[in-house]
Amino acid sequence: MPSPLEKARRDPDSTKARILKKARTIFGEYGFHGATTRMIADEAGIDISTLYYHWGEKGDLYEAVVIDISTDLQQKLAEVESIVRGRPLAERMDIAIDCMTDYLFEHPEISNLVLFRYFAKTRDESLVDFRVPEVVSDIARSMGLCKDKKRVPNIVKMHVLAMMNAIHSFVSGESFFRSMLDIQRDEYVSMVKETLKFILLPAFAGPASKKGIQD
Amino acid sequence: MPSPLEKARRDPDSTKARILKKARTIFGEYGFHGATTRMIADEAGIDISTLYYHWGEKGDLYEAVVIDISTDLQQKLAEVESIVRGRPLAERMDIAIDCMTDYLFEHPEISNLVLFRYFAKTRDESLVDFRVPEVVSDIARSMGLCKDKKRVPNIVKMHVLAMMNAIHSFVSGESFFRSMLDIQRDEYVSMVKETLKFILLPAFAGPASKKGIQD
DNA sequence: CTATTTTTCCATCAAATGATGGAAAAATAG
DNA sequence: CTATTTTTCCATCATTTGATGGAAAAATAG
Repeated sequence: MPSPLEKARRDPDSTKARILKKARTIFGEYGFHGATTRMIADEAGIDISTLYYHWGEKGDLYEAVVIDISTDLQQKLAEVESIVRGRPLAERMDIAIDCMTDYLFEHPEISNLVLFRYFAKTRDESLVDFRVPEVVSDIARSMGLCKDKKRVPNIVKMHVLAMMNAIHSFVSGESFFRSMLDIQRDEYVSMVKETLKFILLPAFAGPASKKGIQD
Repeated sequence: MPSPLEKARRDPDSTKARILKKARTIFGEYGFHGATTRMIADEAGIDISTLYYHWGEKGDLYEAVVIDISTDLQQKLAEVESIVRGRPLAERMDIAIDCMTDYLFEHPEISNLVLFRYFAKTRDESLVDFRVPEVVSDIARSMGLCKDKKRVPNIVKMHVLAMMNAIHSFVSGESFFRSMLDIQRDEYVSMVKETLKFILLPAFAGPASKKGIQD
C-alpha cells in the first residue's frame, strides 16, 4: 500500500498534497518548532484536525516534507546531470550553477529546509535520513570530480558541500541579503549566479585546477 | 545607566552573564522557537523566574544574545585585521581564514545564530539590526577588495557574503557533515580550512584575479 | 546589628499548541 | 436510491511554555 507521501505526490491536487505543499513553505520559513500545525492548516484552508487525519502527528508531517524535498532535489540533480553529461568541466559547472540556482530560487523552501536540517537541533530528535551522502556523491560524479561514485574521497565531498552550501545560503538568505544590497529579485538572482561562478569556476575549472578526474 | 547586556559583559562571572552564555548556546542550537526559557534556566542552574528577573521577556534575552555575538564578531574581525594589515592579499586571506575558522569553531553558536538570523523567520518579528552591513564593509576593506569602506560595490558585498557563508556553513554543519565524512573534529577543522582556501584563494588571490583593489 | 535593597525561588496563571473523539458532510460502492 | 466508506469540521482536552506575584533568602548600606 502506498504511503501518505506517495499518495500526495501521485495526486498533486488532493487535499493531502495541498497540505504537504503548505507544510513545505511553513516549515521552511519557520523551522520545525517555529511552525505550528495551525499555521499550516490555515494556509491550506482546512481545519487542523483534517491535517492530523491526513498526516498524523506533526513530526510525521515534517518527515514527509523532508523526504519530499529530498526526492525533488535528487530528481532535479539527475535532470541537470543528463544535460551537462559529456561537456567539458567548465561548461558543466556553468550550466549546473545556472540550472540549480534557478530551480532553488523557484523553490526556496528546499534550501531553507536543507539548511535547517544541517544546522538546527530538534527537541525530539527523530532524524530522517535525508540522503545527503548520496546527493553529494551524485554531484561529485556528475561534475566529474571523481571516477567512482562509490569511493568519493572526503576532500571531494567537502568541495561538493562547499558548492551546495554556497547556493543554499544565497537562496535562503535572499530577503536578508537583498535588503542589504537594496536590489530587485531578478537582479539578485543574476548577481548570485555571477558570484557563484566567480568563486567556484577558478577553483574547479580554472587554469590552475586539475580540470578533471581525481581519486 | 548600563544596559543588562553591558552589565553582563562587564562582569562575566555574574548570574546575568552565565544566563546570557547559556542562552547563546541554546538559542544557537535550537533557534528562537526551539529554545525555551526553561531549557536556558536549567542549563544555567537557576530558576526560570530568575532568568526573567535579569533579562525580561524571552525576546529581550534573544535580542541581547544577538547583539552580544555581533559585538564579539566585530571585535574578532578588528583583531584579525590588525594582524593581516599590510600583507599581500593571498597572505591576508590565508591568515584570515585560519583565524576566523579557529575562532568560530571555538564559538560555534556565533555561526549558528548568524545563520538563524539570515534564514529563519520569527513568529513575532522584532528585527534586531545585527550590523551585518558594517561587518561586510569592514571585511571588504580589510581584505583590500575595495578602496573606500563607505562605497562598497554590491558585487564586492556579494563576494564577502560568499566567504562568510562558506565558513559559517561548515562550522554550523559540523555534526551533520562530520558524521557523513566519519572523521574526528580536528581533522574536520583542518579539512574545512583546506577546502575554504581551495575555493576562495583562486578566486580572490589566484593568478587570474585582479589581485587588488577594485571599485 | 538593623534596615534596606537586591536576588532567588516556589507556586501559579494564561495563552499557545499538539492532539483526539465524534458528529456531520461528502464521496463512493452496490 | 441506499449502504458504506472516506473526508471534514466543531468542540474539547492535556501539555507545554511564556510570564508574574510574592515570600524567603542573600547581599549591601548605615
